[in-house]
Amino acid sequence: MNARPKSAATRTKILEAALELFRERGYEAATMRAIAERAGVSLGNAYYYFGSKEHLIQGFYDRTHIEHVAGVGAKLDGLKDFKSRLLWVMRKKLETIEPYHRFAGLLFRSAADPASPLNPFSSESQPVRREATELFGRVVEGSKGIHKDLRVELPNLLWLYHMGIVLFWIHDKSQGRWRTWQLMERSVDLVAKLVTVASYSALGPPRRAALAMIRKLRETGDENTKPPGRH
Amino acid sequence: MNARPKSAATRTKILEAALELFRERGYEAATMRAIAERAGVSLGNAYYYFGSKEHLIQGFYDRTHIEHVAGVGAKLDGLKDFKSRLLWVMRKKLETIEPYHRFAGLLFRSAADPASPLNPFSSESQPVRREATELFGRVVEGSKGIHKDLRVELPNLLWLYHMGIVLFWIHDKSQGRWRTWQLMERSVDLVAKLVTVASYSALGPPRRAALAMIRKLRETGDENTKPPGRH
DNA sequence: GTCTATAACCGGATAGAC
DNA sequence: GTCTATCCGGTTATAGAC
Repeated sequence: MNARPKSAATRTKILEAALELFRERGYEAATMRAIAERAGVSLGNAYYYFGSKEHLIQGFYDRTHIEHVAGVGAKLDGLKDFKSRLLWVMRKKLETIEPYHRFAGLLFRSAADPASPLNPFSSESQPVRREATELFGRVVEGSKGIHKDLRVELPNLLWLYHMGIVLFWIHDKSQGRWRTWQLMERSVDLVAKLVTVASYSALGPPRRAALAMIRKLRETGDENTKPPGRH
Repeated sequence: MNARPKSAATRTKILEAALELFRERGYEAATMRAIAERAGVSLGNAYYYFGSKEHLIQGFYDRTHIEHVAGVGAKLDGLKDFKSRLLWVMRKKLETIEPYHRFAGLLFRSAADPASPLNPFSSESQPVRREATELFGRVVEGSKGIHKDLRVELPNLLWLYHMGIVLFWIHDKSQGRWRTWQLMERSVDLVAKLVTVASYSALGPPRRAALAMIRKLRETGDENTKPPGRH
């Protein structure tokens, strides 16, 4: 966050050490003391750069997202239909996170806690989520045959869908995570079919009703909202 | 877990004290030391009964589930169509958990952690989950017009659906949780319609395909399974 | 004002005596 | 089954160096 090169270098060193230790020992066993030691800084200094151990995880999110985008690369532009575009992005996602499976559960454990900065719905994680959603935006943009109204909300829905797959992956104990792969491929197929059906122009009213509900879903973050008054 | 009355009494005292303090101060602020003190036992003794602070939460799950079932009561038997049955059960759910909203986030935070005993997919929480699923089983049993194949898997799907609503509720900061109520009512409607459509006998093949995928989903708990060999 | 270090604090968890 | 004493690791307070 600081522009000075020295500061940035120290920050990187600490994050680097943390990710290494998470990989080697898992999240719990990687103590802040050990992380600081490996980074060659004092414990207090590590806390100067990262407000808490959980904040180190934000670094993990950022990093895997960058790797994911790099993995997706330019090939996405060559794919023209929705299904193969989504499939490609999801494949790359699973490949990117695979090395972290051992401790991913612990990393994601705060996802359900509204008070945690890691919660994907929290303001602190907004930047990563927005970028991740944009990737799904690219999937939609380059696809044909999707109804205009659907295009607005679809990236958010696909982000949510991908979180569901990741959640399954976290719990997946099968060899090489083959169950997750299977589920992903089948569900991508299903999603693509749903999108096709939902795009039929004859389905205007139910589509609008469903989209209205989905829009509501996204508004949860807004605080203290009052119910609509009676007329 | 112990049959002796003395043991059971101490156990209850500790759980009681814990739930009180959770309510008063929230999960984090209710220290094990304070819980032990209020229960009139030593810290070590509290740990004799509950392996960890998280294990106390299991007690919370159990308790709210019992309250939920009591709230649903006999009235469920009087309702005949699927939609009103599901609506009734979901309403009672939201009413039951409402008093715990303040600290519910912290209670549910471990839900995403495969290593946690609180994870609803873990073996330790199996009994509660099974009982909760059975409640949705009752919803399905008493309803007409649902295809036979669907009846097997539907209780599990409804349990999952209800977990989604609870997740939304956790993050809901609107007054009186009206957003959750609105979402619940609209989505119950949607679910009911989906079940109706999915029950059309003309839809045999796609229904079977979807159910096959869903069955796969449930098998994640099984450890170290190998991918199906090639033929 | 930016960075780094040392020394405590606090609370979850465990060991071992009774 | 119950206690006391202790450990361990996340976090904070604070002092001082650049």
